[in-house]
Amino acid sequence: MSLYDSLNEQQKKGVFTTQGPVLILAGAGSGKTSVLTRRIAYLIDNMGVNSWNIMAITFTNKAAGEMKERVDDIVGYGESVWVATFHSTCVRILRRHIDRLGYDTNFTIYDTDDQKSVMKEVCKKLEIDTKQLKEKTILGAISSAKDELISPLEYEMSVMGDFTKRRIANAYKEYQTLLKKNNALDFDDIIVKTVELFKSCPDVLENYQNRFQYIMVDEYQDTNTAQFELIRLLASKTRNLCVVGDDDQSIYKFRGANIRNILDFEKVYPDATVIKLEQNYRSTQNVLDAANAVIRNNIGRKDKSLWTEQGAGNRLHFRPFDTAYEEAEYIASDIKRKKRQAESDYGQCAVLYRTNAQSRLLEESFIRENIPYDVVGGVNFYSRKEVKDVLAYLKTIDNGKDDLAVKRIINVPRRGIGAASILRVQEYADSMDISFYEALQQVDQIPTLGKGKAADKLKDFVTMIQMFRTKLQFCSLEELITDVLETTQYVQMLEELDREEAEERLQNIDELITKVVSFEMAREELGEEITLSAFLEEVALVADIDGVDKDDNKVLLMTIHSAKGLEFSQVYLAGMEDGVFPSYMTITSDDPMDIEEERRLAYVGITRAKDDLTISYAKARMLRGETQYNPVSRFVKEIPPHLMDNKLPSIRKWDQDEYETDSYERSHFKAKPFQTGMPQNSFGGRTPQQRVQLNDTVFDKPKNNWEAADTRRNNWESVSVNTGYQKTTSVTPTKQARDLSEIIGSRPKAVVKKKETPSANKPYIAKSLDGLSKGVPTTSGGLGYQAGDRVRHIKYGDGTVLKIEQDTRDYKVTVAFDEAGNKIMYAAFAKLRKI
DNA sequence: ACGTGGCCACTTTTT
DNA sequence: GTGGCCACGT
Repeated sequence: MSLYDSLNEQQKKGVFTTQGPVLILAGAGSGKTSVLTRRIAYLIDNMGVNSWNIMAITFTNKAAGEMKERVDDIVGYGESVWVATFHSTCVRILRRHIDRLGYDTNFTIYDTDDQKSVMKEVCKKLEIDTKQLKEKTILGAISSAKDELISPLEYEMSVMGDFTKRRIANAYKEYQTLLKKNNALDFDDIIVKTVELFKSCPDVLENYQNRFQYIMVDEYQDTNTAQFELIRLLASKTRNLCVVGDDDQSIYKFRGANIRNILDFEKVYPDATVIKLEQNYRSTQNVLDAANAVIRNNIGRKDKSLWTEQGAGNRLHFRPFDTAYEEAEYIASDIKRKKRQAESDYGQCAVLYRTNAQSRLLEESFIRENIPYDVVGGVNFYSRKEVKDVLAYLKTIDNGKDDLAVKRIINVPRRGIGAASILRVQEYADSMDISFYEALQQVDQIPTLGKGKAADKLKDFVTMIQMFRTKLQFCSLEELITDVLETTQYVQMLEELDREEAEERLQNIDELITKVVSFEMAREELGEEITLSAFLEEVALVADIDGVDKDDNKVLLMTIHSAKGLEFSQVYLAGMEDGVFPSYMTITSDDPMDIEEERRLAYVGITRAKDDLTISYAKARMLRGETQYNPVSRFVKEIPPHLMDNKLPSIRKWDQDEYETDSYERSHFKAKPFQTGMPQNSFGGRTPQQRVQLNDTVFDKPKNNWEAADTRRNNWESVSVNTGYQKTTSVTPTKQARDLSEIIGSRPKAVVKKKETPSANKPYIAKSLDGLSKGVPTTSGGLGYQAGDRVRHIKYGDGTVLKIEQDTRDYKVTVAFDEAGNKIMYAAFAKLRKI
């Protein structure tokens, strides 16, 4: 039996059509990775192609690694085939040739934080008021321009009259200048500069064209214009370009992905062979029917429909809840039930949601139920403060040209170098046209600094960095990091923080060291050189999903975006509410294409499920500190009711029954006034949050102790109301408010007349909305537990209360935890629950 | 030079 | 509910 017997006819066509342009439209779960890996095998084994001449491009390192492994399994040449992400491919090329563009080959890569810092400097220099035009906005515009391969010059030409765009054009130019000065590239530059290199150096391009004679691109629907151009250039000699993608799974428009790349592939390559893979090997027919029904509502897609030879399978499980809290509890308990009844193990379950913020409630439930889980994404590990600090030390040691890194750590931990000194050094560097670090090296030459204390401290810093550089010549990266932490007393600085925080940050540092060690080991195994630059580069290009290990047998929690390309036996789609998914942003957007992208995301989510799909919905949910009441997601309503298992209302009924509220706006205001949050005398001295009934709208001057603030945004999405205490509460104006204000022709100035004076001494027990904030504020009344009680902490687990003391502002509780040992904590923060 | 308190914005998704 | 930033005070 040959390698290819298990393939269906369409898949075989994909494998055997090796010459010329090929477009494979691969529906979700249609076995496209099998096709790609077998295609590589076929090229090598049957076509006599040298494995070295084959390139496969993916979007994540994880996908690249898996593909390599699978090729390796089949033909054993896995390592010699170039399988890599767009970004790592380009970085590898640039490391060899970017000097042709006037950069140094040991350039650094800037992440979004770094970009923001640079842009801040740019704005200062160009006197751009960042209140009017935010750094993020400018960076967004620049990023979009780069995705479209628009240079600063071209951008400037195209904007002519528009004042704001003109300023962006200037900022773009200045930003690039600054990056170059720092010998740095941002994410977009990695692609853009490679294209630039190929266009300006035909010899370099030809070199790579000769090398990559067969090119394959995975997840082609996610490519942007720059990436397409890159591929087009590389493939223009042999034209052996095979792209695989699914227009229905294009979910990265916000990142510049151009869906036209896949829709118009046949226009660019009229001789392209087009192959459709529609047979699905992943999911049950019920899941596929649901997915098909949803995606059918999009116009502007290539017509196709998934089918399977598997049976109908279980129906989808639709589970409505009153609150997000109950939703989370249900999901946790259901997973536990499946485990108990041996229906499925933890590792086969995944909970998917629209936004990272939704993971929190779920996590809390999982902790309560003792379910092992991993959250993918959220705040990237490498963007945590302490990790970035250590990396900045490494960057400074590796490449003194990275001003940003140097400035980040020059006074961390504190060594008495202040803003004034830094400014003087910078001025000198500017005047001499050298980097910040180079200026530091010649401190004695800086007239404004003289020979004072400041100069000595700067000198000490330089000596220390030089010492690390010397040391690096003969020690491992691990030793270097340890030495940096010790010499700088960084760890000591962290230990001075309060215990909980220190512990967490130290853990992150430990994890970083672990990553260094495993990097060194992996490199050693491959016989590759271990350099600091290589480590920093790898770190800059990791995605959250890259670190996920399927063998851990843990439930995975992640956004639907992160879940693309993955599959699970048991999938939970949580938070299926209009306003959450589709997000409020897309509902209110004037571009109808936005909702289509959101629908594709729903399609991706549904098609992750192999056996069971549970869709849940919460009537009330706390979002940004506000309770929102949302109707069921329109995408759920697009699923035919007969595919779902519970007593489902008919489609018609959706519009009137309890799952529906009359309109999105109205639904916000059914909340009665109530108070929640911490009592005033609790730690931190916060005032209670006021939730107000907005139906009593007034437009007069602010009344009583409600002081009105202006509307924050022109489109009146929210109005700030100062409660007369200190806390500003953000509320959303009623529909009436909008109408009325249109009539009187002004923006609502005050939308609240309700007067409620919270008495400072009166203890509040939160009237939490159906347990939305269960267990939050308990301090001043009674804690709900006393010395000797067994309590549960979200992080430390169970323990016994040893003593409770009245501190100046809060109760100080000492708990002996079974696992974590003794801890002293403030009651308001600890959120202990009696068990 | 450094710490603190108040004020604000943030939450859509990420290589 | 949180983190970043600025202004101010020591």
